[in-house]
Parts: sequence; structure tokens; C-alpha cells
Amino acid sequence: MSDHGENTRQRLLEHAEKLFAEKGFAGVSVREITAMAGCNLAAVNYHFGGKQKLYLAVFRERWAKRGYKVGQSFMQAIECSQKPAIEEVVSAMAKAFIQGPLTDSERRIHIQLMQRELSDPGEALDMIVGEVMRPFIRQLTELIEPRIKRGVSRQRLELNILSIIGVTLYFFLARPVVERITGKTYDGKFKSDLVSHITNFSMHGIQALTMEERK
Amino acid sequence: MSDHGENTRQRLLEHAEKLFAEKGFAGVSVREITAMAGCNLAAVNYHFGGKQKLYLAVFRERWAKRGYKVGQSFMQAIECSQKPAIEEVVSAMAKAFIQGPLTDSERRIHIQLMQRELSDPGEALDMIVGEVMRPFIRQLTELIEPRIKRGVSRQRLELNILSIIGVTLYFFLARPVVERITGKTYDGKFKSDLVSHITNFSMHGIQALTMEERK
DNA sequence: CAAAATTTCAAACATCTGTATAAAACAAAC
DNA sequence: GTTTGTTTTATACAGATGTTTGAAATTTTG
Repeated sequence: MSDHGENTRQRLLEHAEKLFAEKGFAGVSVREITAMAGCNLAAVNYHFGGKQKLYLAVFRERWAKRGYKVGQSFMQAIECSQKPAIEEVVSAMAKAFIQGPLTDSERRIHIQLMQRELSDPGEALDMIVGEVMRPFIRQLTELIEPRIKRGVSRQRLELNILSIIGVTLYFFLARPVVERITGKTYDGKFKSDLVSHITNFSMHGIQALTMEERK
Repeated sequence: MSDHGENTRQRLLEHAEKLFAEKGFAGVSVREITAMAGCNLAAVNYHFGGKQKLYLAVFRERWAKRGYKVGQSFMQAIECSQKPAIEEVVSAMAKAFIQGPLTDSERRIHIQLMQRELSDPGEALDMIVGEVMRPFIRQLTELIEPRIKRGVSRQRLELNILSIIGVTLYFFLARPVVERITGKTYDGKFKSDLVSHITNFSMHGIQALTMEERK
């Protein structure tokens, strides 16, 4: 593929991701995407083989890269520490996501694409799980496992890791609700408060795995 | 409206909610809904004034009622106790949602409708927040507030309450992911484990509000 | 520069969409 | 039984949808 065609292709990807995030797969037409990208209707078929494949390409070529970027940011924050405490792990995770390498606009698109795929699980979800979530969960597990007490089942550990991730993601998945309930917009101050809160809540939440069982 | 017309109307609501939950507003046609409901295409316009109003009626007449039902179940579980401990509150909440009055099918529809409305916030979200979430959060606040230490800000308390709700909801919003990561299906055993886990994690998570600040 | 390859384009196609309409059918009231 | 009101129906309408196709335009290659 030439530079020339690649330019068209990238414009399509860029606009498609925004529109798919904003309106969902069914809610946006190929005509709308191509109009915004400034190219001809048939370009989607030529470059991607159709609307569905364009959708998958958005995940493969854009979503996955951003997910990887967040994961890298997290790893970088952690490797300053030889053996990070759970608080450090949890805090680094919240920061990587909420204040990390993604712009606000990128983060919004990232979440909305994932959210819609959760609602209508298809091929893209396999990629989300297989290439981003699973490795990330593995990383968290490796960091947290040495610090938990013996006898904790695999499932229990998994549920706890998922909960840490879940608290963080929930504030973005349910953003419209949170904004209405708290009366706040997600500005720099509020996001900073979120990081503190999530760190605190999650660190304490997982503490059950690090303490002696209470009878 | 006669009994006869009401019967058609209810069939439309019943089938519309399933299809809206399953495919989203944009992903399902009026023809599909009426075909499943066994009535004529124009019935949607006659009874509801159009597709959009049918969608809102689904939330008003079916979603809100189920939300109320879950809230009632929670209140009933709590009022056995004169002054419930935080653990009891959190446990009752998780149970009301995960094991409470809704059938598995109802719960799935309930969550999917909400999830899609979160992705495309419209008029129905105002109803979700105003009539179900806000009162529920108020209830939780009243139960938990007497047990927290002085000096905790309103926002901090709100974020904690939202987190408790968020952990619970996340396991259902991200159900396809959780199933893939854990390799489990949401059968009775797994849901029971979820209730235990969520109670544990959330109770510990919120403990920061009930303990002396650690220096 | 010419030929080959690639990309873009306009248009066609078959199908689908939500809304509207007036007539027919049915139900309720007297 | 007749009249009135309600509900259902078939159909039309105007517009929208994703995919396909072959020609034109552009770019690349030798």
C-alpha cells in the first residue's frame, strides 16, 4: 500500500473510531464516516472490506495500542520500586489510567468503544481480553501475589484483582451517573480525588487477603 | 384503554424491552418488535407515538419497577436489624442485587438496558438516576453515615458509596470479561461467591472511613 | 515515458427504516 | 340493535443502508 492510500486509510480509522465510540456500530453509517473522513463511500470497502471489518480494524490498530500504552505507563511507574507495596501497585494502576498517557479525549473514546463492545460482545472483545486485559491482570497478579497470605484460592485472588480494576473502570463506565450524583465534572481536581479514593478503597478492600482471617 | 388494547400494549413493552436490551435502540427495528409481539407495525405508533417513546415507556413502566423491587428487597433485609453494621448493609445490598427478587433473565435485561443507556445517555438516564439510583444512594448513606468518623467530607462519603455500588455493578457490566478471565459462568455457586467477595472487599474498602487515619 | 498497479469515484442495487394514513374491524355504551 | 369510540390493519411514503461494479484518475514501477 502506498503512502497515498495509507493516508486515506488512516483518516478513515481516525474518524470511524470517534463515531463508533460516540454512536455505536449500528448508530453510525458508512456514509457518515466517509463524509467526515473526506473520501468516497466505496473507500471503506476497498481499504477494509466493509463496515464490520473497519470496526475490527479500529480495535486492532487503535484501541489495542492505547491499552498497551496504559499498561506500559503502569509498568514504568512500578519499576522504580524493587518490590512495590500493594498501595503503590494500586495507586500506579489508578494513575496510569486516570492521569496517564491518554488525553481526555482518547480516554473517552477508549472507554466508550470498550463499553459498547461489552454490551454487544463480538470478535473485538476477544482482542480486548486476550491482548490487553489478560496480560494486565497477569501483571497485577504477579505483583500482588507475593504479598498475600497462604491459602488464598486462585479465584479469590482473581475476584480481588477484578474488583480493583472494576472500581476504577466503574467511575468511567458510569460517568454520566457519577457526574449527576456528585454534581462534579471530571476536571483535574476531581480526577486527582478519584485516584486518591480508588487507591484508598482498593488497598483496604484487598487487605482481607493480606491479614489474618478474623474469626 | 380497554383490556383488549392493553394486552397488545403490554406485549409490545415486553418484547421491546428484551430486544432493546439485546440489540440496543438503533439495532432493533419496529418491525422486529411488532413481529415478535404478534401485532401490526402501526401499533407502535398508535399505542406509544413511535419507537423513541416506546423505548422510554420500557424504562418507565418496566425498568423503574424492577429497580424499585430490588431496593425494597434491600430495605426488608436491613430492617430486621435495628442498627445494622456496615457489613450487614453491604451484604444486603449485594444479595438484593445478585440473589434478590429478580430472575436471572430479568437481571440480565435490567443491566443491559442500563448499560446501553450509560453508553448513550438520554432521557431515560434522568429517570434511572432520579428515581432509582439517587434514592438508593440516599438510603445507603443514611445507613452508613452514623458509623463513619467525624470530618469525612460529603464527596468522600459519596465516592465510597458509589464504589460499593460500582464493585457490584462492574461484575455485571463486564460480565463477558469476567467470564473469560475466570472461566466461570454465573451459576448459583459463582454468584454466591460473588456476594461473599463483594461484601468482603467493599466492607474493607470503606473501612478507611471508620478507622483512625494512619500517619 | 509507458505500462502496470493502485486508488478513487459515481452510480446502481436490493433491502431496510420509522412514520403516517384511511379504512376495516372490533369493543363499549346506550 | 345502533351509535360511538377504540384498535388493528394494509399500504404508502420518503428516506436511509451496506455492498458492488466498472470506469476514471492517480500513483508507482521499470
